[in-house]
Amino acid sequence: MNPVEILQQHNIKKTSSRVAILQALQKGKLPLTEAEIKEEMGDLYDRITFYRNMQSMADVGILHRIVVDNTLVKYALNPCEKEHCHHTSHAHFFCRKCNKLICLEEIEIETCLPNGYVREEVELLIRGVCNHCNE
Amino acid sequence: MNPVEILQQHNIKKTSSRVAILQALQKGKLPLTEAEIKEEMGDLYDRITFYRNMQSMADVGILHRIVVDNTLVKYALNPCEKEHCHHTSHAHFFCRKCNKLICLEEIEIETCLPNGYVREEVELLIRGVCNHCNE
DNA sequence: TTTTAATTGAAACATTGTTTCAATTACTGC
DNA sequence: GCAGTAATTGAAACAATGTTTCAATTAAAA
Repeated sequence: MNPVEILQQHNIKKTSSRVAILQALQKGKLPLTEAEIKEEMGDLYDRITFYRNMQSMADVGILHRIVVDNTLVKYALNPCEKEHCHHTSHAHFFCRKCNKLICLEEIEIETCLPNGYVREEVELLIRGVCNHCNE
Repeated sequence: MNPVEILQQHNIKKTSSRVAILQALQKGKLPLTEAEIKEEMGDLYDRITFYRNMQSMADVGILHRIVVDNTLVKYALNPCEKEHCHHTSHAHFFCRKCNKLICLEEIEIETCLPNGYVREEVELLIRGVCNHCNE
């Protein structure tokens, strides 16, 4: 689905800045950092607008933030095509050698919580070395 | 075990700043933020020293950082008494109402990774509402 | 085309974390 | 207890990340 359609489907305005962000993410395939997206956006990048757009697009479920580390944030498109399909669990693998992050497909995460605790969202981050870096 | 013993056991120098940090964490029971630890430390707190101590104490395995969110970091004492016992998996529950974080005891996390990927560490964060906030 | 509400970009600010370097402190052996 | 050594501290300056306010602009609906 192209960026314009994605924005329309989620009922938020189609602006050049948002379209450029989505194009960068689609082109990159993997989750990207702000710096990587900026690189792709060229002139269309503005720092303040960027943060606001990432916020608004995350709010409507177009993408999500992955905090690998408090100084390393990546952004990933949500795979789900359906409107209002908010994922409640995310699993990712982070390679400490090449710093690439990959989304793992729907791992079922069993969690046993103390009484009275209500689970709403789950984030799983596996750190290690990916197949390319693991000679 | 008291702060001084912890430092000695891990072979790093016993300084008033480190002792105060460990006291604050022991007193707090739950993982704390920098602000909460600072509050407890009073005059002994210095921002730069704090970051360095958290780094060095994490390096030797006394405590670990939990990044709840790119603007919310908590620090937790490692439960393990044995020297060089580095945990490779952590599971936590974060309550979005009271912002408290609890460490979940050794949940076994099964992960199925693509071929060639090597898992080194796992972090699991469950978000939701705790029993106190869930009227 | 006009109206309206959302979005943008500038400026200024707040928070979080790091680096360098000289001064100080903690531990070792005596 | 005392001297020597290495780790640690705190100051200053910096860098990165994220937010707020506000007027100007733009997208979408009537």
